[in-house]
Amino acid sequence: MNKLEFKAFFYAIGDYSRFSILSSLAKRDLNVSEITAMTGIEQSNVSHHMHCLLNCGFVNVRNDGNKHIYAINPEVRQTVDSIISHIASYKKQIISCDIANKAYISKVIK
Amino acid sequence: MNKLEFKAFFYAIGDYSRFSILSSLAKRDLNVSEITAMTGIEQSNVSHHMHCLLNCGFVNVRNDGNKHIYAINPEVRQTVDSIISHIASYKKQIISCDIANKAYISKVIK
DNA sequence: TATAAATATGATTGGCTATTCATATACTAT
DNA sequence: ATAGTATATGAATAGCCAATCATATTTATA
Repeated sequence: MNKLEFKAFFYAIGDYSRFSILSSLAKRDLNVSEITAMTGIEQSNVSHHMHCLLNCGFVNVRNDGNKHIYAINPEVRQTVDSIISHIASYKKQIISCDIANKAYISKVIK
Repeated sequence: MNKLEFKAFFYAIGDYSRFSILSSLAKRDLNVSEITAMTGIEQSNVSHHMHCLLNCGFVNVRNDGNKHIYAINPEVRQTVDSIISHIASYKKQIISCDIANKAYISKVIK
């Protein structure tokens, strides 16, 4: 594995908004409005993320009138599921992990 | 899965330097000098990364004289292996993924 | 054709963090 | 003790990128 592959993979999947979108799409195909409603991410922001996910081949799109319906790539669905279970098994340690959480926690506390 | 867990997980494992260190540790236990030699990452930088990985429970450490020998957490070894194979299967798509690669590629080209 | 609805695009900005540099600490050996 | 080796710590900087805002494009409907 080289740095290029690694960077691209984690860039695409390692963002919480994009991962949330992929998790939603793992359940069923969705158009942009539905993604916006389910994730709470603002419309234009969703579009930016879809552009990225589409460009990376993580999702596919088909048009139904003026709605753009996105579907997750089956391989990616598997990866998403796998990461979810990895995080679940890693959960125990996360409480003690102040470095990784520092930034996020400080935000939440504010 | 919540945002906190996700962020912490990807913070720790989603950095190429830290992932490289974990990959090296997946082969065998290593002290800091050895990690520096194997990865090419500068000593103080390695120390910073080890502090993070240790804090997150991704690695453990034992002392042998003035050498600090780091060992990967078995669960994490499995996660690392799994991610490597996910990236391998994702490799096909990566060529067409200009968004994720833009920053990195533009650096390499310069 | 005018209005509305759905989605995309482009530019900007603020926050996060990996790296670097300088230095400190800890242990070893002579 | 003192010099050398190994590792850690703290502060500062520079680059990256998600989110936002404003606006454009496309399709539907009246």
